Amino acid sequence: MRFAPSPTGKVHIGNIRAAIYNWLFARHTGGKFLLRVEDTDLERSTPEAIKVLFECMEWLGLDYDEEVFYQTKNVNRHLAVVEQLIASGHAYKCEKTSRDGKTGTVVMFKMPKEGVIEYDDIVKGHMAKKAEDIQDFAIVRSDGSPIFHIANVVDDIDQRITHIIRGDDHVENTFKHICIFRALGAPVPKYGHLSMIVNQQGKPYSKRDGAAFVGEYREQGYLPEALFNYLLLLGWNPGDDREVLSRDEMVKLFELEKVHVTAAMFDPKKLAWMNGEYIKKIPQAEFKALLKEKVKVEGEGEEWWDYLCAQVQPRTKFLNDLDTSCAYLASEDYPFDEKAVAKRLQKDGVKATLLDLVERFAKVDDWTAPVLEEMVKGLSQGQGMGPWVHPIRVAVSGRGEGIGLFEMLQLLGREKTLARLKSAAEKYCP
RNA sequence: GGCCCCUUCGUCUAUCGGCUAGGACAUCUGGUUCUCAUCCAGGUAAGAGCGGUUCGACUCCGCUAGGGGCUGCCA
Repeated sequence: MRFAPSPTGKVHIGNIRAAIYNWLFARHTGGKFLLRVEDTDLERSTPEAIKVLFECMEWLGLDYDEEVFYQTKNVNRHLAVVEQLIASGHAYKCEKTSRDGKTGTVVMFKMPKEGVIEYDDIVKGHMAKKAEDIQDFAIVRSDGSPIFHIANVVDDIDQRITHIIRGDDHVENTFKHICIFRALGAPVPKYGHLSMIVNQQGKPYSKRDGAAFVGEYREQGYLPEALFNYLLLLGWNPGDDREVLSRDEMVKLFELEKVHVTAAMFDPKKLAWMNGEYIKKIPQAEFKALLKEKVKVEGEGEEWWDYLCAQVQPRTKFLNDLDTSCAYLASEDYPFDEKAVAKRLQKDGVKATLLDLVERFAKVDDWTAPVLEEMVKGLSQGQGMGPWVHPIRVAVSGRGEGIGLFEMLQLLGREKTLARLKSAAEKYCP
């Protein structure tokens, strides 16, 4: 199998899904998965664009067998094959005027004029088309460069590709390509065409629909495993209720025959959910290292970090949220959310409550979450701790939501808690 | 226009002639003696339409409607 993208500087999610399906099919069947860079568009195929492609592949754990195959290095072969086709009467030179008005000599592939071209698509089933419905098509431009159809087929022959898994937009090309394989006396590979990924409006997913490229998910703090898993589920399932699958399970269970024919709508919410599921799976030590990197707190011991991780990890959906959601831990100059301040602090009586708490908290010897909770519970006299809990939270963290309040206080320690309650009461309360 | 393909809850899907149509995300309700971006319990919600085959059709066939792809000296 092969993944044959043209490097344009970004990798589209629909494209990478094709790579994922190819990769899984190869790993499942024990075949080889090759990477071919279709870099014949010299303007867009820069070294940077190729680098981006490699980075995406690596990020998602899509490793490939054999060396990378660059299409530009095979141009002489493409042209030699074209000569062969002309000699055997399967292609001919012809004067043609292109859409933009250029006139020149191109080489056309001669389609059969009668009969039916058919093949069994691994995902779409039996496909057939009358030869007369397909026009002859160009395979060499007037500047002498080979066109996609011939380059693609010749490279597939040279790389000994047996299964071609690609996007739905290539189904019509398949009938043409089959004819080229036959004209060359080469075995026709098996084909499988993947449906498109569509946006919320049911239209093909384009860059206007927000994140259409793999790199954007990476930047937004998505885990590669989550994106991989989500994209896999968009058009395939193991046949039971399992959704979050390990890489090993995916390889074991994946079957191309079970891939769907219908277009799938991309649902960012489900991806977000899945990302949270994968964040929960991150080994504790690894998550701790990540957290330390994002949230700069000096002088706390491992125990403190472990305790924080236990609170934060299960609530995290995006790694990128970590620095803002934990900002109050890193600095005394933490930001205050306006809405939270208005709702919880700018109310009559709150100032008195907070200052009263400062006095009570000052007397607590054993500064731990359970002790603090007992204390506030005592104050609430069974009426609910809301009137205490909410103002405290906003005062010490600047936010209306976050980890458990008493755990938060324990993490902050007595000194910071008292200072923050006092200063927030002075600064924000009427 | 021509050719090809598709059509189950809002979304991703299960079902391969027996269905009280199942699950997940989202949403709603309740619980978890604080928030929810955790956890638990529950609810709302689907077979595009019309014919045919059949004891029986979401499943098979036909037509209609709707959607998509292709129709380049792009890939």
